[in-house]
Amino acid sequence: MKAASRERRRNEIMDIAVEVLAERGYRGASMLEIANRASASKETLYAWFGDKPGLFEQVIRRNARAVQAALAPRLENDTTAESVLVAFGQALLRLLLGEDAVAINRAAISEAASDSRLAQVLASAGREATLPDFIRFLEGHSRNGTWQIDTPSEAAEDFLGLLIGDSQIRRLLGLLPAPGEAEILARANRAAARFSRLYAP
Amino acid sequence: MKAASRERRRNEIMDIAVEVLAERGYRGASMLEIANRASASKETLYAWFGDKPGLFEQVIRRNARAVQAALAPRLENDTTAESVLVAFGQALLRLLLGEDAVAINRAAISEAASDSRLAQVLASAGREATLPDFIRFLEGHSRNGTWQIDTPSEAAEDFLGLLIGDSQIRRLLGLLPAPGEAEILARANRAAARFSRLYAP
DNA sequence: CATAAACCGTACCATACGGTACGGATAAGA
DNA sequence: TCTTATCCGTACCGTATGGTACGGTTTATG
Repeated sequence: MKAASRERRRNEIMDIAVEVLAERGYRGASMLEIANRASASKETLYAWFGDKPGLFEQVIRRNARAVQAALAPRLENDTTAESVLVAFGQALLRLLLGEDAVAINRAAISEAASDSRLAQVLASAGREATLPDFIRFLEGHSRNGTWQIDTPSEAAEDFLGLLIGDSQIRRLLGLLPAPGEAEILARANRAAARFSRLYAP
Repeated sequence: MKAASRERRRNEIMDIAVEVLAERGYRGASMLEIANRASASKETLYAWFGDKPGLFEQVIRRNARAVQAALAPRLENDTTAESVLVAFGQALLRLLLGEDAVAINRAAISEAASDSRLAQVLASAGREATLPDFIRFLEGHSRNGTWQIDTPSEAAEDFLGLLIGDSQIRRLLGLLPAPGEAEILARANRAAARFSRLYAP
């Protein structure tokens, strides 16, 4: 009964770490404030997570697992290729433009100049874990003739570019609010339609 | 003879500010180090730029002017529409993925959580200054039949998405080096080709 | 050449943060 | 109920930063 409780506590603390991160940014998120809000002690934070980068590395890994779990199922082909594309696009936009991902990406970017540790973790647990699945999905539909694709990796980039555009950057800059469900659907639909036109046989 | 000299000195200091920014990130770029490298005194920095955000606000404005000056001429139609698109794309990629812009965008993103002042300046002097020109360019070629475009603003986003993809984010995360001229040309060509296919009459 | 302004180098102050140490409370286990 | 390990709250230390003050020196101006 103890391991489960510790795991819950760990998650509580990481939830609060993301919360503080979103409010104050990476440098501004002090270990003291995280400890206080979590009714934990600094010593516990350091005992469990090593140091400040260590804490946020764990936060990033946990987030990446959630992303992977939300995206992978969307790529299982049970309906139209284009509808899978739309569903995948929606899920990706929801995650990428949501508060947590924005806070995490801001943190990784903030530190990238002097230390790319967080960025490395973000990339290897995020993009590099999901993109191959998506590319395989495109390859499948290239072989079966849905689309005519020469280089699936480039096609994947095209779709992501059409889907996301510069909304992620503007979101990171704090110039856009988190999009509503309607806007997400519209963007995903548009991107899928453009993609289908681009790679029509 | 004094005004010109002061202006040169100002630019020297801002050059060094960008340099330090690129090495240490926004929080890590201390006013002391900037002053020391510039053989200036902290007091002069504060006298000229107000405070730390003020200094980097000036840096951003200067960079935005350079960007605008580099991009606007590309849109003057003297050759093929597609070749203008390629040239514009090349120039944009060079600027957006270059060291200075990366450092500046990182800074604005770092502070966005707690203070969007830098981001506001970056947006209003950057994107909002150049995008309208590009949209007008697309409108012109929509009227004259080169492309069939319903909503020029969306078409502009499509081109930028195809052009940039996720390379800007990966660059900000420190996962990609600055691209060489060959790669820039290739990306611009690809994006222009895709765009032409997408909006062919 | 003399005078005044601008600027450099240094010292200084208050503040905040990361990280460590320690005593007391609390909850699990025998 | 007693014991032991865990965790909370607080205090503490060294360091670094933004911002200000000031004497001395260089540079422009008359």
